[in-house]
Amino acid sequence: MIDLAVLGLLSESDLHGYELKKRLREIMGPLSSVSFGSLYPALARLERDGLVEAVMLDAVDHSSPSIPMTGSLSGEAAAFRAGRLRSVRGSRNKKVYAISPAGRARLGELIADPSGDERNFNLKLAFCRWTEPDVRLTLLERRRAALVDCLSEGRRSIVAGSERIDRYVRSLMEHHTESTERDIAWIDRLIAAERTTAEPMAAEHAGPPVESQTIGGKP
Amino acid sequence: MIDLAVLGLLSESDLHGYELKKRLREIMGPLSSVSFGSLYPALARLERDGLVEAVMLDAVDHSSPSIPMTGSLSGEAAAFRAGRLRSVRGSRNKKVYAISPAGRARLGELIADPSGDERNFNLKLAFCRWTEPDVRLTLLERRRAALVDCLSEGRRSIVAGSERIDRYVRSLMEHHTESTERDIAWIDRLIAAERTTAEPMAAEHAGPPVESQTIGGKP
DNA sequence: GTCATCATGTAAGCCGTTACATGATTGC
DNA sequence: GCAATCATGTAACGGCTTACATGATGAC
Repeated sequence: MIDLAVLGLLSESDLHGYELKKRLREIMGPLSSVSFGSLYPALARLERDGLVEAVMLDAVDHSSPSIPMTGSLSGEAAAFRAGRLRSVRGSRNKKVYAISPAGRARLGELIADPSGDERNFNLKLAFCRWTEPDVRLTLLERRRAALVDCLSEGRRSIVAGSERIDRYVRSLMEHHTESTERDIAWIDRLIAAERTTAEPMAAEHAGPPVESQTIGGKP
Repeated sequence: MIDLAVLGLLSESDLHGYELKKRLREIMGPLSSVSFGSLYPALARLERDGLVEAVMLDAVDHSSPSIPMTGSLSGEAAAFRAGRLRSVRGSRNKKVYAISPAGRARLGELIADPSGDERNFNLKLAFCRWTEPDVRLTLLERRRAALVDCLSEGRRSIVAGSERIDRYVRSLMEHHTESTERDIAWIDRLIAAERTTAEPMAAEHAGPPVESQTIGGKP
């Protein structure tokens, strides 16, 4: 999960740990954000595995400002090498990470991997622009199916426990049901957008669209 | 968290582990439910701490069908002792748990405790009928405040990252914002219901209602 | 000069999951 | 008799949080 988040953010720009954490809060919300205690070890592990590369920025000899280097660094690190950015705020002792080709491949795997959906869907969606269109569609449809399941199970629970449940539980369940319906509608909009964006030629080997399966208004 | 769920469910009726797990799925949804691997140890711990009491039902000598016993057991166990329920489905080797007075007190503490809101709000709400009305109101208002925070932080993120974020992240953030607005409206309905239910006399020492703080339609 | 923020890490421990092990009961 | 479900547990392991430890920089 943390790998997904880190690789996804580094796909867009090179970042150091502290900034990474701020971005993490932005996209994951204050709740369910990660702490430094897990972020830094994760970065170390990703570096060890060759999925990210780190450049230490400290009191640098910024001689030769235009080295091509390995070519995999861009964004902040490149800007730094180019001579800009040094005064932005204490550019000492910051370890700027960049995603490697292997890291990009891993990100693709993580987004395509169906296990750990549910928990990580939001993150996968946030970074799905780095995957192929068909992976995106699959992700969205898998999510839709899960939500439909969740919805019907929720309704079943309300019926099954109708005598037992008090007004608080009832309100909770009803609210949850409505939220899930809205989530499904949202996913449907994303799916529709995805289909119109994709080249129409690819439509034939994508199979017929899922049965429209009305999710219904308030019962 | 698991303590909260277990004590809450046992407040309503005596249950054995397996049934407890099913109820857990009902109220917490299929996602974020607990597994046997954590449920059974938790039950053992709660029993050790005197928060629940267990009655083993196995191939029983059900002599003397009307013992008063300790008096703390009710529901399924009582029904069993009364001679009903034995044929409902293999009543052998089931360990039926009942909440103790200490357990009820602990449940009250867990619901009132502000830490671990966010993660456990739904569970707290589900079982808040076992607490005092003022605890319920405090819980709801704490939640409302958290959601308002979340909302404003979300909006700030959208503005702050407006250039950086792609359409997937944008859609995610907008959907999240809308969901949060709906959550707040829902909480407001619960708060309103709570206030009208509470005896009007108590209104004076509850302080003035929170500033109405419009959460706004689509910006 | 001191405080808030930026910045990076380590260590202990909680909480929960997965996988394993076992056995009774019911329906076919 | 065999599979599915009911029912209870244990053991290993993983991921993330909390708390701790450290130090630079910038604002006032």
